[in-house]
Amino acid sequence: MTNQTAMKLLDAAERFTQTRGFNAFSYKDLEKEVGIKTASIHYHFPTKNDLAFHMADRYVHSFMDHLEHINQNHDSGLERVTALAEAFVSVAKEGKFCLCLMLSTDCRSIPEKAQIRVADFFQETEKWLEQNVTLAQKDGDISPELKPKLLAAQFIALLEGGLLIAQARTNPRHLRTLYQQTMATWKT
Amino acid sequence: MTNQTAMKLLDAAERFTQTRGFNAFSYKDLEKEVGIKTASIHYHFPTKNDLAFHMADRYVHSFMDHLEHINQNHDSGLERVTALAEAFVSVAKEGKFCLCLMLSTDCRSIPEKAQIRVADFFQETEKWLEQNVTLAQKDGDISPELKPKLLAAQFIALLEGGLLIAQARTNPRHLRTLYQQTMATWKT
DNA sequence: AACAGACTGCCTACTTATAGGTAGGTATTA
DNA sequence: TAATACCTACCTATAAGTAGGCAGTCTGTT
Repeated sequence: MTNQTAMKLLDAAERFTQTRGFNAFSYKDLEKEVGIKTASIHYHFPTKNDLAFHMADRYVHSFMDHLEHINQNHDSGLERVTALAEAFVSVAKEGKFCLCLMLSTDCRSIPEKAQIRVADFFQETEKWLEQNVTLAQKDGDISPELKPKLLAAQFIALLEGGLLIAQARTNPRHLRTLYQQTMATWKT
Repeated sequence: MTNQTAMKLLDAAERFTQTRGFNAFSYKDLEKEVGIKTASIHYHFPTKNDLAFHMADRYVHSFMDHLEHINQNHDSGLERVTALAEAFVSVAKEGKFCLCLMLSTDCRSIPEKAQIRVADFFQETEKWLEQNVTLAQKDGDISPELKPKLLAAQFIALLEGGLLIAQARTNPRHLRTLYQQTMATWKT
């Protein structure tokens, strides 16, 4: 999956899914967007299930890469967690949802292989958060009394839930306020 | 909207939306479920947009009634908040999502009237939470140092996000663990 | 009390648009 | 010369929605 056209198709599919949902766009929509006929799209992704899997797979991988990238560009745990939260804020500002949020709600209509990737996403992100909360505690940026595992589980739920509510209210700023005020309570 | 058949249709539509999403069921599905022909369904709800609005409207009203019911059956703020959280756990156990969670993600394909109801849902629930957090602080069940408004915004995001993640992991127990551990940190 | 007509709630039959997907052909490139 | 990446043309299923009919019920008038 390094093909030029296939990538454009995944880009478009991803954007449609993040704005409308997986069941709310068709191959015809991709045709208009990418500029190749629906029959040609089937050449790259024989079924929509194939598309769902490759889209989920690519998204989760690139998200994991992004987490790695954050680690390389920030040394402090608190900065890293903030960078993740800001990634969610960016998504909100673009009028999008997290892809895995969308695929979770569509779990009855996507293949199991894709569902597993979505589950991976939450597990890996939570693990990453836990590690960086622990690091921030070593730095003295987060109270040592708070449990890293719980904080991680709370924060990913806060980000996903906050993103959802921000979009429902068409107020992307809500998410930033929410996460910043939340992180402020973590300090010693 | 007190009609017998219309109520059955809304029940079915609600269940489909909470499990699959609004774009993932058709009037044909309702026909199989309720036992009247699709043409007859159009008699009750001329368009699917009408169905979306009445479904959202009824759900939000009955949810508000449920919050009122909780207030009447529990005197303590902490018990009331717990009762709300348990309502979300029930939804998770049934393999469902919150209807407003689903309609938020489908916001591009539902009428504006329905979107407004969804936004109302989050605002009203947050307001109710804030009131009961304040009450719980008066009872000495929640630390007076925590800000009720922030706690309310955090908790509704936690419930929605936690519900989503619990379903993505097909582990409904995750939500209860999460909210219980979170509430445990509120104590004085 | 009896009847006309309107209303309710359902039906069969249909339309138009779109969905996902297939068959088979063609130009370009390796 | 075979694989790649696209095309036209087509298929079948299903989507939302409409037209018009019909049995049963409710209601106002004589």
